[in-house]
This record gives sequence, structure tokens and C-alpha cells, in this order.
Amino acid sequence: MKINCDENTLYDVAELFKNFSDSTRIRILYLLIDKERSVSEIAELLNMNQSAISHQLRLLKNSKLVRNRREGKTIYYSLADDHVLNIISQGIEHVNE
Amino acid sequence: MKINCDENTLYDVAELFKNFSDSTRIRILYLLIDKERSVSEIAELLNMNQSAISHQLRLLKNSKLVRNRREGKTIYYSLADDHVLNIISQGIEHVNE
DNA sequence: TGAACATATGAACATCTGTTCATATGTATT
DNA sequence: AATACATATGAACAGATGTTCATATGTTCA
Repeated sequence: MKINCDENTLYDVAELFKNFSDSTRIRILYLLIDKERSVSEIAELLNMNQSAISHQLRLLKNSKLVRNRREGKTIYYSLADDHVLNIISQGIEHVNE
Repeated sequence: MKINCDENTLYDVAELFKNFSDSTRIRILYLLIDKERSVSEIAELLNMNQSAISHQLRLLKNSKLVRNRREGKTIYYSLADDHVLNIISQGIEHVNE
């Protein structure tokens, strides 16, 4: 495999992986592989408070790894694209060896 | 793609990605894609001091992402396996879109 | 053995990060 | 409009992280 990229790209890559480097965020992303979920649902599943989840979702949103949509009072988050899934599954593969 | 893993695995995955989430470390890894390199060579290429590089190499070594071998006074580091390359190139791909 | 060189290591420090708490914003219902 | 509910946000705090400095370790060669 041939790779070529400049230094700025590598900074961006580091930023990208930062999203996956925290257990809360990666567990959130993992939950979203299944289906879209509301903030409170995620909070409950991870047994964490709503604010913590909300803060992390904002980071993921800013990095364009998740999207959201409002339905009444509830906001549903979902994965932005397949890349996210691919990155996570590659990580899981690496760990399971 | 179907994924199934337990919570502990996700913690490990977060640990794995932590290695790629710092620009110094990812630039080190990127340099090692080419070929093995000594600590001082890496330090010079990244324009950083030897100690900083050495500390980061230790982290990468502990995570088994790099290996090293001694040749006289010099210690050469290289990527541990293709996974590392795969993860980086996937990150670059994602960023270049 | 002593000097020179390459790397590793521990302590100290500043910065970054994740969580909590309190509260604000936005929506639905009465 | 008032209340209840879901989410977002800012401040504060503790703990983690990355770099630097000083120095230790390990190797080679004279």
C-alpha cells in the first residue's frame, strides 16, 4: 500500500482519531451503529448523566461523525456515514487478535 | 457490516486509537511507514527534541504498535505490523474527502 | 578505564480533557 | 401563559497528557 500526504493532513488525522480515543465517545458511536438514538437513551444505556453525553455528542457532531434530527422534544443522533463504522470495526479487529 | 463486541473491547479500542490521536505520535508512525528509523533521526525530521520523541516511542511500544532493535549505540524503531499502516491510511482516506 | 555518543527515564510544569452542576433553550401540552 | 420534558451550554474542577530539563543507562572506541 502506498501512502503520501502532507503534514497538515496528519494533523487532521490526529484530530479525527481523537474522536475514537475516549471510551465514552466510542461507546456512543458503537451504540449508534445499531440505530439512531436519543440523548437520554444513550445516557441511560451508558449509565451516565445527560450533560456528559450531550457534551460528547457535540464534539462528535463538530467532527461530522454524527448527525442529528429533532422530533418534537427529542433529538435523535445517528452515524454520519460508513467511514465511522469502518474505522470502529477496524479498531475492534485489531484488538481482537 | 455486522459488529458485535463487549464493553471491555471498546475500552481497548479507545486505548488503541489514543495512539493515533496525537499529532506527534501519528507523524512518528507515518515516518516509520517508509522504513525503520533511529530516535535521533525521527527527532530531527520532526524538529523536536530527543526526549519528547523517546517518551512517545515508549507509549507506542507499550501499545505494541512499534518494535525496536539495537544496532550499536543506535536504536531503530519500525512499525509492528500492517494494522498500523491500515489504520493510518484509513484515517488519511477519511480526511481526504 | 574514560570520553563520546545514543537513548531512556523521572520530575516538574503547563495545557488539555471529561465530568458535574446549575441553568438556559426549545418544544409540546394544558 | 404556565408547566413539564428533552437537550444544550457555560463554569468549575480534577485528572490526564505532552514537553522540557536534568540526568541515568548502555554502547563503542581509544
